[in-house]
Amino acid sequence: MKNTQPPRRTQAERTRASREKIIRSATETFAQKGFRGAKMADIAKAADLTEPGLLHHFPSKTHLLMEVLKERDRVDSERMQVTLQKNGYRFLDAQAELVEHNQTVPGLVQLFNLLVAESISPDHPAHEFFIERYQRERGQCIQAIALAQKNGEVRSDLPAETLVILMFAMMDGLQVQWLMEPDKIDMAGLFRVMMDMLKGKTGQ
Amino acid sequence: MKNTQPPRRTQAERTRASREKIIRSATETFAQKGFRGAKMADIAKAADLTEPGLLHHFPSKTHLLMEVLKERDRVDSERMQVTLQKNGYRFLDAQAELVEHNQTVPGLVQLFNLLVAESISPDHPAHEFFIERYQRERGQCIQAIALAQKNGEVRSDLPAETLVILMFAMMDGLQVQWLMEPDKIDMAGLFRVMMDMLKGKTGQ
DNA sequence: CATAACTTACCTAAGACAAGGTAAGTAAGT
DNA sequence: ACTTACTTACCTTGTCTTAGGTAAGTTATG
Repeated sequence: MKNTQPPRRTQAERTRASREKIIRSATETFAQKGFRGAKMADIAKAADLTEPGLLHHFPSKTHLLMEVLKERDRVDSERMQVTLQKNGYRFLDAQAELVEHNQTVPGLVQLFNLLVAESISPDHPAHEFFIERYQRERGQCIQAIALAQKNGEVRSDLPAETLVILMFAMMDGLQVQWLMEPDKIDMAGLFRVMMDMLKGKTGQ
Repeated sequence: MKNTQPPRRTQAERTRASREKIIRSATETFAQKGFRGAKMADIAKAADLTEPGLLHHFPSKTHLLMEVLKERDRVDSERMQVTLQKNGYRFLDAQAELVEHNQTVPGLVQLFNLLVAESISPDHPAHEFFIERYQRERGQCIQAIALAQKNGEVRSDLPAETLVILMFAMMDGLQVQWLMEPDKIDMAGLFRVMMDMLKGKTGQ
């Protein structure tokens, strides 16, 4: 009677599965409570582990947070590539679609929204991470928008840098109101209104 | 030799002075660390008190936070009245001046920015406070903007409600980037660009 | 290919130290 | 005499982390 073999897996498999499960529950918990509010015990329990079991895979809470963030950035940038292609490399349209997608993952939106706010303190573990992230993203988008301006897809009376800052600001700001009252705020629709303004349409 | 009389004050004065000092240091600490990250000990020390000394004036950390927020709202709404008047009740211009003023008080901007993000969690002590606050503010602004639309000061191709949401979103979103890199982001200038868009000027 | 030596993935127990809050008392003001 | 503004000492709880051990999986060797 050797019923003892349902999870007969190789070590590498177990490790990968565990780490994935931890990242998933850490993502959720950080999203709901932020870094400071999240407890290792909660994350561990959600991953069916004890606290030390969790710490075997990630040596500290800070390490865990950074892994969560890096993983998200990896996934998101892949998604962006695909979205860009799908929209014929029209940058503003791709961004609008990103916002639409964000509406399906409120947890992740909240994760970044809260962590960005927390991380403005210089002693926050993700402080550097987010500053670099904004700089990088803005840099890339400026290029894309300058190109779109040349093609006449985007209004040219304002510098690309300005447009990028405004676009990100609108994205972040709409997220706040949407997270507070998801049913009241049509985040993607409102973002498209802004994108239209940046394209040069006034309607007036 | 009765040198012992520098702080010879009446009880009412001492109480008021103490409470003010506490509110001030609590505001700073909450701004830097958020509600969960702020420690009563830090706040107490910054107010030259022991922890129980602080708790004599505010019975709990949560009470203290709520007092801080209410106090801020009181001061800010007074300021808004004055600003509105000064701008001949042109609503968008008054908002732009508010953003300009905000650039002189980064601590307070960070306070609200961080607490709003934290408070999206339903179990946060300020959860209701901020939801009500956004609803109230939006309600008031919709009226003001609808009026401005009738006067031709603001574009009329979009409903007032949309414009209000976009305006607040831009305000919140610019704050994030400005807090991260104050020297790089001209928050007030960029906000005026947005206000111009909402007035109907395209420049294109 | 079998078994010893090692590594990995955990667990229980407990340390270490915050952090919010209470109890009880003192000194000053009314 | 009574209230107010505190203080010191302390309690409780929570939270990240370490110590030390067990059992399963992996590699090296005879």
